Amino acid sequence: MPRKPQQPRAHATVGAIVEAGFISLARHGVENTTTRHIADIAGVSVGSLYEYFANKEEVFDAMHEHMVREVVGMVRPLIPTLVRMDIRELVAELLYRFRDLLERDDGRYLRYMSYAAYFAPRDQIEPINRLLMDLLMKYVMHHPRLVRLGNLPAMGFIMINGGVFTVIRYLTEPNPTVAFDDLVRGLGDMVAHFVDGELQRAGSAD
Amino acid sequence: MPRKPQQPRAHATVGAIVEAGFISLARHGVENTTTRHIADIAGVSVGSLYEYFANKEEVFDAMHEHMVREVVGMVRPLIPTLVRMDIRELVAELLYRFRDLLERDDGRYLRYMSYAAYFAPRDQIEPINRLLMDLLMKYVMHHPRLVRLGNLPAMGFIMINGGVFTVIRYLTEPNPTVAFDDLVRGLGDMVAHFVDGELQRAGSAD
DNA sequence: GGCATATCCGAGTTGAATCCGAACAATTAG
DNA sequence: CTAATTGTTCGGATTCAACTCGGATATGCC
Repeated sequence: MPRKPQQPRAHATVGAIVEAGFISLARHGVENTTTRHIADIAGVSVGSLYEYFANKEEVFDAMHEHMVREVVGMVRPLIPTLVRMDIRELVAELLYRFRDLLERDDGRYLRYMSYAAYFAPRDQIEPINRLLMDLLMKYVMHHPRLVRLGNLPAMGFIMINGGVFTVIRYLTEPNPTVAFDDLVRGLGDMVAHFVDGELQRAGSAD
Repeated sequence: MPRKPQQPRAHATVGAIVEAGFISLARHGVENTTTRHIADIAGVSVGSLYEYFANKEEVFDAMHEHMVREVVGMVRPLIPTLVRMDIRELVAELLYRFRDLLERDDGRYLRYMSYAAYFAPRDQIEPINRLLMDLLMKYVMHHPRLVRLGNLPAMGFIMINGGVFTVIRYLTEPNPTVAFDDLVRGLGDMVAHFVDGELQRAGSAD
């Protein structure tokens, strides 16, 4: 039964362990990330690690939470601005920011992200999905013509998942054959043309 | 150093181990899939497993190869037919077949795929990517108006990765909020509208 | 300072991955 | 057909990483 850190010293230990988790993962990959590695990098003993985490899995969970908080913290304040943008700009802004976040600290988060989908249970990714779905809904509200779009849940699912995974996969590609700019432009065009096409279809169906 | 099976009995053993891998994975998840489990399900001893596979990883590699062969074997013969279809039909046909394959044998392949999609080294997924890129190119050839589309590599990357991951993610969702039919229709619309939009843009730029 | 509590430590235990040498089966030479 | 050789299987022994535990050290409060 892991304990809650109470003194500042203990909080620092927990923080160091989580950070060490990212570092070890980026350095050795998941397979070769042992509790001993993590403890060593964090500068504490294995015993201390198990003082605050029931098992290795929980360290990953904590890393995940950290990452989610980071992403949400980045996107949420942008929402009011994003909502007023042209749809292509929105896609671009979001994707460039997302890339920058993932590539920070030598791709520490990116490396984790490419494993997370497998490790992390659904409900841990959920906050990000909800956030993006929320953004989508707010965007539609601010652009009344979009209210006519049908089946937003399905389209949201496609755009969010398709977008996120495509970018993660692109960034982990060792030597990409296309430029990131082209990818971003492509995704923007995709969404924009979809919207235009659907609106046209809805309009002619009146 | 693992050996190559030579006698039919040994081939059967190897086959049983690979199949047992899928079964164990579907039953217990990756975490709890041990070599002992796999050997037990296959009806052989651990020793035999290590006779043909250097380590557990290699069992997974073999499963991967099996899966890729399965997918390629399904898609390749369809290409001549797909290439003549309307683009929405093509997307639908491909996705329904893909789903059926993944859900065969109680989702044996799906379970593996959701693990492999993130973990498998690039070069192991490559054949599927190449196959789909090939399909895309052939499709463009058969529909000359599409030749005007710009930046096919980037769009191919988006459509292939976005499509595949979206579907895998959808199928592993415990209780999806949208119907698979809607997802398929959405993806079809996405691609179709994109094509129309781009052609329109290219046309007006003449 | 002295007590209570929080934190840290690392050798020891446990179990899964992997190795290995003997037993068993198939194939081949004579 | 028998013996020798080569292929196959087996399961106990070994190794290494996850995790535990009892004691040592640090912190905060009186």
